[in-house]
Amino acid sequence: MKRNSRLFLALHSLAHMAENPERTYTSDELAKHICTNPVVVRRVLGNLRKAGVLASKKGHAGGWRLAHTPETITLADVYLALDGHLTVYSEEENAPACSTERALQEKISGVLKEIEQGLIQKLADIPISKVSGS
Amino acid sequence: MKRNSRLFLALHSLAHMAENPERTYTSDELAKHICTNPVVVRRVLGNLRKAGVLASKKGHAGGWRLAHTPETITLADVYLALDGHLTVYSEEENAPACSTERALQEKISGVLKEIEQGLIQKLADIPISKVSGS
DNA sequence: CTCTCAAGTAACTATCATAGTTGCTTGATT
DNA sequence: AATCAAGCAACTATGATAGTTACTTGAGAG
Repeated sequence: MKRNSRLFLALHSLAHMAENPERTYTSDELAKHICTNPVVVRRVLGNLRKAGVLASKKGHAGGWRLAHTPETITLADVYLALDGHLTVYSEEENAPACSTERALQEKISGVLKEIEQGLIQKLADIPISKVSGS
Repeated sequence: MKRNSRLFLALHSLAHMAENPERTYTSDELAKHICTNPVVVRRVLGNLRKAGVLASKKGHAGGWRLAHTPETITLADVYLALDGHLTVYSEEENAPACSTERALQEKISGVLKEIEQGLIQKLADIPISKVSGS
């Protein structure tokens, strides 16, 4: 794989599952497609499970599948599940010297957060079917 | 400072300069505001210089200043100067097994690029004065 | 009931991006 | 000539994360 490719791994997995929502996919199977390790797959997809996007089942005939229909899953769900904050707001860190510096930092953080919110809204309009074969 | 804070450092510096576009700011001065090292400041701002956003001058009374008026500099300029690609498109890496896998990867990359383009367009509407005091 | 399969998890290593640092060179002003 | 500040190269330290191993948990198949 490559660095910081959790988003890629997630989208890749979801794309496969969206093409065949009935059957289950094992982490081993998915790992081979993405050329990585089953544990890494489980680690990333675990976040999507917590977010209610995926469901997993142990044991025989176990594996992963979408928690609901592909149309109802958007890239925003994936983005938020991985909480990959592109906007690095420092938050509770090295209190700046003077108060004007503090105000400036908060202003910058505020703008970055606005931008991220806008991005998330856009992602919410893109169903994962957009990245699958369909 | 903190991790991946190049964007933060850049915006912080620009905000200061936007408030006083005439005078020059030394990397030493900026570094103190941001609680970091002058060399780090020069390293980051160097990208902005290459992008034509900032101008620097050596020697006595040297330092940094905006290359043009604050209103004409947008967050898109900063983002592109730092080329911080949030969207991780693997590109020329581990050729996937079968061609359907390759097609899928390209589809995902394509969608991510679209998203980034949309983001950049949005950033282009935000002048740096938005993050400065004004 | 036992076997097998697959997720869940913990712990560790390896890799890599990058912030930080030192020391030097280049160039401009006084 | 002296001083100041950017430019730059080389190195270290840190931290995030992909990869790996080994184990536990739980669910069906026989």
